[in-house]
Amino acid sequence: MIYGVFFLALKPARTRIAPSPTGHMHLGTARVALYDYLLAKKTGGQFILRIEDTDLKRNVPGSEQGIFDGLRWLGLQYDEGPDVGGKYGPYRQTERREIYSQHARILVANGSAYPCFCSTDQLEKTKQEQMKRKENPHYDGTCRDMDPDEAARRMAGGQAYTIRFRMPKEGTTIAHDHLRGDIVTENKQLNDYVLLKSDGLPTYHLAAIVDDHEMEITHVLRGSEWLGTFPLHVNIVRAFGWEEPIWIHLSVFLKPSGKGKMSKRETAAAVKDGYSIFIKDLDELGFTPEGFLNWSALMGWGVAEDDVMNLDQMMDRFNIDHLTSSPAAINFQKLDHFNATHIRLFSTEGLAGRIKPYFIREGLTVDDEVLLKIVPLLRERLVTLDDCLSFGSFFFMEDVIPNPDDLIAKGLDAKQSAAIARRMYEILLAQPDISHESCEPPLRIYVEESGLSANQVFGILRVATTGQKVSPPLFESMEIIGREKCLGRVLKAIEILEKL
RNA sequence: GCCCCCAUCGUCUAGUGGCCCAGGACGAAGCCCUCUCAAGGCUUAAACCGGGAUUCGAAUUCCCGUGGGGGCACCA
Repeated sequence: MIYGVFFLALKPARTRIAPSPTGHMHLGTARVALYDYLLAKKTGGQFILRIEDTDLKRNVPGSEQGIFDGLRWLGLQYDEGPDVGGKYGPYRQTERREIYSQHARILVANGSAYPCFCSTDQLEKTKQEQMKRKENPHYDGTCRDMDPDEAARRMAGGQAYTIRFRMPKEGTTIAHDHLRGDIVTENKQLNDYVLLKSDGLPTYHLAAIVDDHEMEITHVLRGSEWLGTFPLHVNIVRAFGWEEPIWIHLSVFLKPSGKGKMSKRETAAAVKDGYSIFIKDLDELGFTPEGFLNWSALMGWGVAEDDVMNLDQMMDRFNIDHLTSSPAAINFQKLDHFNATHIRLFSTEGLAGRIKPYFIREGLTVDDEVLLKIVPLLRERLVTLDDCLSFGSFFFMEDVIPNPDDLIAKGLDAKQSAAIARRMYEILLAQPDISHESCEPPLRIYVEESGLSANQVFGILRVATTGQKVSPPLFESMEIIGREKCLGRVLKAIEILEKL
């Protein structure tokens, strides 16, 4: 038994993320992809991207590219996929038509499926009647027992048809989910679902099952919205006589209030607050792949402690047995926390590289030497990367324009503040350089002598040199700004104060 | 309406019959540190949905409620 578990753990897993290119890639897809990636990499297996584009009407141009880009941005590089190839391709379902119709024919031949000639109008009509009679809407079975010869005749005659799965009418289906155990469903609850549409393309039910088998997927991780058709899928696998993968139905995400799923409105509201569930928005909002991944990993995966992890650490610790099945409310404050925590973990060079684009996007000219010097000052202050702007833009500006009111120290007036500024100017001028080692001690002595608080005195200097009331540590900042600029800015501040 | 899933602090979770008067993290409150803002350190408040049953013993097993979520397409 012990050995069995041991070998099971080592068996390479093949996992896949199978999104439909119908819109922007979002949190839910990213989390499944993460778990897929972790499981595959941990076991030395492969992580695959498959595009499920069989609903031609819903496909959105550009959305497939968004999936490629999103996965790469997250650092979840797939081993096989439409744009990277692989020996189980093609990886786009619309390019696999022939495979599905072949398999549909196999099911028809072995009696597990049958052609259906009912029109959508007819179907809609019976549905309405069933609802009127307060029955559950279901396919009424008109073509289920049609004579095969007649069916063949109609098909030959060019009549449009679909292929439906022949669900057992009696007994129960036991489907096993790794997290939830056996899920028992009475077969009479199940419908004769369409497998192959009249346009010749498969529905999800056929396509996913066939592809997972053909691509030798060992673990199917998907959202719990598939639980309803889970028994169907299990029946299809069995009708083919195939071995089932390990099924894992993950929990769904609830909106922050915990009541229901994220709607369009909440999604838009989140962006207004500086958050998003769309991967494409994350970079602009200042989130890092590390922070985002860590955050999303922990909604649905329980770790006892030490919850800050990078991809490698997640891989070490990941285990499908620790996945949770209850719905999780999205908590953006926690996203902030993980983002800030990972930012603090970045190296100076690493963080410099991450924040530079934000300064540039703002139209600032970035001196790399200065950038490297300010990173240690900014690091523990950033929640999102774009916070570097409010904390560090002034380092790259020729001049700062302080708000005159901000130059006046608390409890004092403009005249008094000007006098203090002048005195500080004299002290700074007398120092050999602008280093914090040279400047801080004499200014501390001055604070002592003046009977004022450090807060009051240094506050004036902060606003004068940085142009803002909140900044990284004053003396270290001044050192980076440089002697000439600092002295000039103090002089200018005195001027402003004296005019008030 | 029918079917399925889920149920521990406000939130994410640990917990697989005694180690639990329930642990961690976010958030909150307080204190310390402090030139602002942070970061950091320390501390506090905060939960086993309800009711039965099994058991010497239940957050953990079973049943019934209740609440929440998902599904009932020629969409995925």
